[in-house]
Amino acid sequence: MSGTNRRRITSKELAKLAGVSSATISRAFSPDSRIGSATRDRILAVAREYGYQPNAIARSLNNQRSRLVALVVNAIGNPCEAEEQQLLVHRLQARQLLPIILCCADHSDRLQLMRLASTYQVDHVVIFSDMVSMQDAVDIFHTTKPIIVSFEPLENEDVSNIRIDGAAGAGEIIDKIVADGKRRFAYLSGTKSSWIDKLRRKWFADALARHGLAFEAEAFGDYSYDSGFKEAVLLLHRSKVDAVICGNDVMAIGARDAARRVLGKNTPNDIAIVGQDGIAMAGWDCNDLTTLSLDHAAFMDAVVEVIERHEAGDEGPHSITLACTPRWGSTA
Amino acid sequence: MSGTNRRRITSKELAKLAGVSSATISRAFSPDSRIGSATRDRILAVAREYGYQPNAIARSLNNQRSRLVALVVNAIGNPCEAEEQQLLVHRLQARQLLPIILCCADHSDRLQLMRLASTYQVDHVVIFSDMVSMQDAVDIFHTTKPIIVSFEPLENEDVSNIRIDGAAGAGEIIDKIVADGKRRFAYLSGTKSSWIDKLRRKWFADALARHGLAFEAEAFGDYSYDSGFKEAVLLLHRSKVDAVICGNDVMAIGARDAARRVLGKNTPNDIAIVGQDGIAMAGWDCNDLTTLSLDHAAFMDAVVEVIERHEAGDEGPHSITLACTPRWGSTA
DNA sequence: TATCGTTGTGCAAACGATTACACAAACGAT
DNA sequence: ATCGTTTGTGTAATCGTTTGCACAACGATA
Repeated sequence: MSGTNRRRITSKELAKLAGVSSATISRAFSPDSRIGSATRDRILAVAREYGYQPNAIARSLNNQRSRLVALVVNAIGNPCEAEEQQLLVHRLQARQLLPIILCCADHSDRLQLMRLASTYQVDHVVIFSDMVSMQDAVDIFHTTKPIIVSFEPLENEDVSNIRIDGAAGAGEIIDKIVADGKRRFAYLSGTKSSWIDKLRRKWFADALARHGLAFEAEAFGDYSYDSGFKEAVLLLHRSKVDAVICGNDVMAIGARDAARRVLGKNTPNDIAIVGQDGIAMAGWDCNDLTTLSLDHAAFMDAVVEVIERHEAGDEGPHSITLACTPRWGSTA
Repeated sequence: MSGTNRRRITSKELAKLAGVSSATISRAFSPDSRIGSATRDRILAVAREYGYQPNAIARSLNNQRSRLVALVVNAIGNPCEAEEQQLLVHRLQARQLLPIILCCADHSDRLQLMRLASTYQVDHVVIFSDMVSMQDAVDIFHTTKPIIVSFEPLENEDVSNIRIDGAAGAGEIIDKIVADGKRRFAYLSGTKSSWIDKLRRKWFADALARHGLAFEAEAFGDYSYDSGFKEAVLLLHRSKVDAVICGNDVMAIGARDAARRVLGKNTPNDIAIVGQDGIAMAGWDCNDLTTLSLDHAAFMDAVVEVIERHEAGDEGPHSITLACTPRWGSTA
């Protein structure tokens, strides 16, 4: 209520005002500590009056616990990541944990950024980016066991992680497309050097192999609509494929647009197009994408579960695997 | 390099290892402080060897500057906000400022969350949500002058802010639609109680008034695709409008889909549909939306400029206004 | 009434940095 | 050789909490 008071009042000052010691102030704000309930009520009243709140920085220094969580991500603007991050941020906040977002395109900047965040003594680190090697993560956050949310093969078995298995779902999708008469498949990758992308491709390649088929063409984009569009144009000009599996939903939408607009081919009759992620947009009427979809809420529940186990002192490593399921749309 | 060492080494310990005092350690890490360059080099070498980095929490406590920035947003998942946040996060990180995201749907939770963040002594607060009253922001962050990025009329003149003016752009868009022969307009609001939404509506209403026209119908959604779709269906069933101005791009896409799918009306001949924001998706071939667009990069540049002035000690208040310009698509 | 928990509070030492002040050494100028 | 200045380093206080320890007051028990 102090309006535009510049400086924040400290526990020592509040102690003087309430006629107690600063230790007692502290106890008034700690749920289970020996303090008379009358004293606590009085202190809380005075605190409210003067707008006092314990300084979390000082508290963190003393406690050795900051209640900060670093989230290392590739991009916020990408819908899939944005949807997941939104879910995770809500779950963290409900637990009084504050998320610090580390978002960086460039590799060396990213490491710098991770080092910076590690100096803030974050309690947890969640790494969504497979652009970060596990070893770097462990080195930089050596006091905080990170949680890796990605698909890199674990060369370091001491790190908690959450993985996704889309083999079965990819199989279902390929079965249907083959049943629909398509035989000539292309894979439109999200990135050239990503483990996630290689793994996702393998799910589909294995499914194709069971039909005695293989990818006839490949292209690489960057998970963006524009790259999906552009690479699809090139791809469809140079090879006569009738089915394109894309690295994510946004690229699939780009590829669908390219096929329709530039090549005059419509889904699913002329060409089948498949996305991956299962973002909300995939279900919009204008897209209605067939996609290998992940339950993002369950995914983030898993992340939080690992965090809670770490908080409880059980540092694992914990490993959770979630399955992807097809979302059937009109593009394949 | 210490691998999986549990505890982090402190400056005092490093001091012992390097044969200096902890004050000297501190000086080695402060760019312009009196220290022999030989000593500094030696300390930095030893520090690297033992993986020492100054503890930012302790540093913040002493400095009274945390280099944390609170970002209060409505949603991360919404593409417009996600795109802006991405740009802002990059700009902050380039200045060694770490963003803490506060994202909350519920109002009382949001205030709680802001109070929590304020205990972390954030250096700056950027409020993107017009669901937060300016007075609440000022009360909660009374030691940190917040920056309001929204459109609420400023009853408190002491707050820096960035505003958007779309009056001219809305005029251009309305002029064109009227020139195309449309006369019956509807406004599909983003939210019922939002200042931003009222202001945006006014830009278009004023432009219509100059043609002697007014909105014939109104509906309220929640900025989501689904609400755009659903409200458009209801709206177009109960009134024969031939142009719909939407609160944002995502709703416009929903309305366009509804018109096409449910009513069988196509843009722009049967009906004109206009969005607002100018998100990347508006430019995708499948959407190609006519929209009142904002230069998000310039917008975030403005935010950062105000932050830099605050950092330089000039707390203003500063006020920057940016104009919106039309993006011409095939929907209107 | 003497004794023994229990309860509530204060004192003071952490937590890990930064920085004003003091001081010694080194240096240049006279 | 002496003085003044600059340079580099250490000492100790500080930032705002939390918490182990000590202790007084209190009611319950024997």
